[in-house]
Amino acid sequence: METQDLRNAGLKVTLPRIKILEILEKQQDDRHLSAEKVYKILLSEGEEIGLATVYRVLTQFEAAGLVERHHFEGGNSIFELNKGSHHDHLVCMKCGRVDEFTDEVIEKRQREIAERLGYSLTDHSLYLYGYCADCKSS
Amino acid sequence: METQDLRNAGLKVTLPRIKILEILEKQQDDRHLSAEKVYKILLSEGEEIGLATVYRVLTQFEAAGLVERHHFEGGNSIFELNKGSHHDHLVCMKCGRVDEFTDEVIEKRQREIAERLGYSLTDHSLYLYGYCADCKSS
DNA sequence: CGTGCAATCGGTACATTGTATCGTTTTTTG
DNA sequence: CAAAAAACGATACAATGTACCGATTGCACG
Repeated sequence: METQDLRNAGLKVTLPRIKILEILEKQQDDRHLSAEKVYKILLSEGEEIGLATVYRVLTQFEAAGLVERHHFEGGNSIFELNKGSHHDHLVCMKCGRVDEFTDEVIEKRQREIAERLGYSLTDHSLYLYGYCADCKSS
Repeated sequence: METQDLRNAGLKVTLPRIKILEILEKQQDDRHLSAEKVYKILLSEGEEIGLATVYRVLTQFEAAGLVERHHFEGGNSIFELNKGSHHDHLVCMKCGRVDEFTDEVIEKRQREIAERLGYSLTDHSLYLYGYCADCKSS
């Protein structure tokens, strides 16, 4: 139940938050949505929710750890429901498809590099850009 | 000589392009500049060059392969004179300091992952975010 | 060296993405 | 169920970058 998810995250239960969380959970094929996209889906479902609220709610979700915010090429932010496990992204430059992967070797090297240069690591982003199997051939 | 660099890149030699290239080459400590920053340096040197021109020239430089454009967290673009060799970035979230590194192990894993998922890789970006040695303690 | 044309420039209006404000509405709490 | 606190929606605003346009400049050619 979304209601409980929201309470657990320390957020009050309101209609916009429930609706937005539902939309994020409903995505099967591509779980990576822009705020604008979420807003359009809300409109298409007949919900009267402002764009400002979408941004606010997504930012709150991010702070609460429910979603992750990514900065793909092109500048605009993309939100993704947090599945718990960390992962990085492979993005197809042609069709926009996004695949996910994790690699413990890379994770480990990153930590070592940060330590060697005296940094305490808080976050990282790794994006691989290319052409997916389908787009490669065509 | 900057003049020759511009010609080699297939660009006409104009005062703004020479000045901007000079500024990029002059950076010793932090070679990562925003368009806004370049513009401010130009102003401080008494040059009458418009912000629009700075953006245009930097975009042309990117297309010509003279500079690389990065999208750090926060959304705005950062430009860096291309040294030829590939490298990734460590960014301090507090003071904005940027360190560079390369790691062949990570590079290799990336290629393997892309291949395993059927992608042909064209590009990648790896950013580590954290607090540098100076900001960590304070 | 002029000179003419194409490329480029500078200023500014505009586009896009996201944030702050504020009066109104909804949720929670007692 | 009522009052207080939080959240909402609309919109104005901020930040970053792009498009347009008349004025200027670089460069090829004589």
